[in-house]
Amino acid sequence: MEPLNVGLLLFLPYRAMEARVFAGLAEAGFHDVTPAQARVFQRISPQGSRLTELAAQAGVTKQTAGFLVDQLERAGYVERVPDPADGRARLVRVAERGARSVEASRAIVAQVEAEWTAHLGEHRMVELREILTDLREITDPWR
Amino acid sequence: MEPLNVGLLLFLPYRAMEARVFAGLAEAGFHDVTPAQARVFQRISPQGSRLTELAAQAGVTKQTAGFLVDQLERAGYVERVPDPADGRARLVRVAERGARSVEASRAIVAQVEAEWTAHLGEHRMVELREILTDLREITDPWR
DNA sequence: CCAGATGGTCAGAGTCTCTTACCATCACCT
DNA sequence: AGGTGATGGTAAGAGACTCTGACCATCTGG
Repeated sequence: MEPLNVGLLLFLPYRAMEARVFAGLAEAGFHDVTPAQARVFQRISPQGSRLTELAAQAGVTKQTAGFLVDQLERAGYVERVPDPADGRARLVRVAERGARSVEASRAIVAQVEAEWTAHLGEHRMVELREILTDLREITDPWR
Repeated sequence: MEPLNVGLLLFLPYRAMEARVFAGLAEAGFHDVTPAQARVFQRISPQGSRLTELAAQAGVTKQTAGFLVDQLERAGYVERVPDPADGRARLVRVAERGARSVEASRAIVAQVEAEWTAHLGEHRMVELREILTDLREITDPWR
């Protein structure tokens, strides 16, 4: 039995986590959010982010990011406000409903992480996080 | 600075690996393969796999899997043969061009893993693989 | 003030994925 | 044998996601 490549080994738990979060969000009343929207939403900074920032970090074009932010805005998860520092730009900010969904997903993530910790043991879970954080330095173009 | 959730930490290197593999495949002459096709292709077993198996393991419906296998077949990456054990089923097998693309991607994966090992150190790279393999037990429904 | 860079939108197309519905074959039971 | 439900697979249609190309408005630096 050949060992799986690390890419697939990373993907499997990622997908499991994502599935759990979306199932939990739907259960909590957030039925309309999609994975693609969430991948953009997740990267909105507390002060608000520009569309091009979100696009770069989510790894999509600015048109795609705009498309997804439009949907998030219509559904009440985010709002757009003018950027005081640049007349061309607008800042995408988490709106009230978005903040509630963040709370809900935070709880689900904590639950799943607890299950993983129970399986791996405290020590290896910490180690996993450390290694992944370290790996981020060479796999995440945005710091 | 709040720590990123483990889901995102898993996703970042996964995406980086995927991007490298597709860039390398394109460079090696395999321009037409898409990520969605690859996620199905990757799960074809050496003896051939049924469509429903591929669908389940890739986490898509059988219609989607069929759609992707059609494309892979037209492009010469896979072939379908009757399943001798079941008249309803056909086995999807890696065809000659598919085998060559596997070789190409194996080389790219090895290269990326070598870079990760250089960054993390041998020990942590081994550890990462072990932890992820262990985690697979509770995050991969297909063993 | 001008030229190029940057933030963003519009239009159109291609890809991916799902739901619903359906057909053929198989396994099992009587 | 015959029938019933499960399983392998396909068809049609719609929605979601993403891209390329073209464009406009504003900013920045000379």
